[in-house]
Amino acid sequence: MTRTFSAYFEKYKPLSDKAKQNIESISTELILPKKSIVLRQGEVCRSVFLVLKGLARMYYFDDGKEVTNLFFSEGEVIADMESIYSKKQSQYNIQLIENCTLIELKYSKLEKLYSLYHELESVARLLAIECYLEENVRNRSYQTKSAKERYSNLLKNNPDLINRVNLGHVASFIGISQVQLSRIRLELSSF
Amino acid sequence: MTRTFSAYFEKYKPLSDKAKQNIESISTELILPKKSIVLRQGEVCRSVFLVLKGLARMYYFDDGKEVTNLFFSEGEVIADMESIYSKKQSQYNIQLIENCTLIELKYSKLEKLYSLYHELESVARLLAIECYLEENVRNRSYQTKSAKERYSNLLKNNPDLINRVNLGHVASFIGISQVQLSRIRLELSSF
DNA sequence: CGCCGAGTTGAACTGAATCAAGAAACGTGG
DNA sequence: CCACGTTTCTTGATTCAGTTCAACTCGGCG
Repeated sequence: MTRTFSAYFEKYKPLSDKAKQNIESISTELILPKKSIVLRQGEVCRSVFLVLKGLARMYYFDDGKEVTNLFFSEGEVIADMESIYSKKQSQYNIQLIENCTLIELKYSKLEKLYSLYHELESVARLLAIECYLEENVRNRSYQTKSAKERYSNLLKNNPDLINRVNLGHVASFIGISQVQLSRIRLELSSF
Repeated sequence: MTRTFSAYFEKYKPLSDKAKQNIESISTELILPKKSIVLRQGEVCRSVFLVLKGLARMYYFDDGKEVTNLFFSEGEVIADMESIYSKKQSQYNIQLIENCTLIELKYSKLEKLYSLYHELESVARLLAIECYLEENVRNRSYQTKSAKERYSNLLKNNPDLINRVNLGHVASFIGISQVQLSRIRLELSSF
């Protein structure tokens, strides 16, 4: 399991010892209870958080309803890339679904390291590409798959998520109503 | 309009003269007739192409049917990022919809420049983020918008596309049937 | 002239949303 | 540890959006 940002980054490319030391020196661990809001709509996202333990979700409001955009579980990094990148107010809320242990990195500090350590910027590029590809897969599934297929895929790729998150969040995540997801789940379980 | 890769990259960050020279020295212009295939499913994507003139589409087959994933018009860069990044066989075809003038850059050469010029790698990071954000917007529109709204948005953001591309391609791009798009278009035009 | 691909239109059908009501699970305070 | 209120989940009935299939129109082209 990924316990530090250095380790997280090094999954993509080795970093110099200096870079790693520098990253660790600006990391701070924090423990937060479930329901904590780590980013509020209207704020600018200024930190990224590596999840050591627990689960979070990012959501927005559409027509008064909460729509979950992303989940963040162990080994993943919580952030609103759009707000971080543009330095504009976030459209999203990020809330912890479970009690969490996180490692916080102030983005302003991380960004400085990008110019200091070329290899770190390189890792950041690869990370962005991976994010892009993931969104891409999701888009393809919207283009061609039914709700049932989208749910099956989620089950396959992320089997534990379903037990940790309530139905409504999963439903909006795959773009269907909670009622419909309940029926789909029934249908899939019945054999 | 963006006429060179240097100019394309410099929209994000200034590059050193050396880097620009180097980029230009590995760029080659090419003129190709409509219907040319610049990437075939099963090949590894080895080049990126800046579109100076014309239009291209990326598509794949789902259940025997063509599904268009992306369009590339003037000032944009044609590539299958997934295949380039993973160096695996592409799942996509990329075909020119119009006669095109392109600038080709062999990715293997470009990649070497990334390590040579830090600022170029930095630009590549920003580019990847922008791609990600774009896909993100698209995903949100699938989560919460009806087919009609998705089409209206496309019209608003890309008004000329509709006149340059046939209905079926646009329909699959926004994830609906061609028949349905025809009806939506009727409905929207009738006032 | 006849063909072909692209677009339109109609009819029947299906997947999914909505509304509403009830059941189950969950959390909190006493 | 129980009782209560709240949230989450299920289920049924109805409506609506979108698909599919098929027939037809239209414009361009060999």
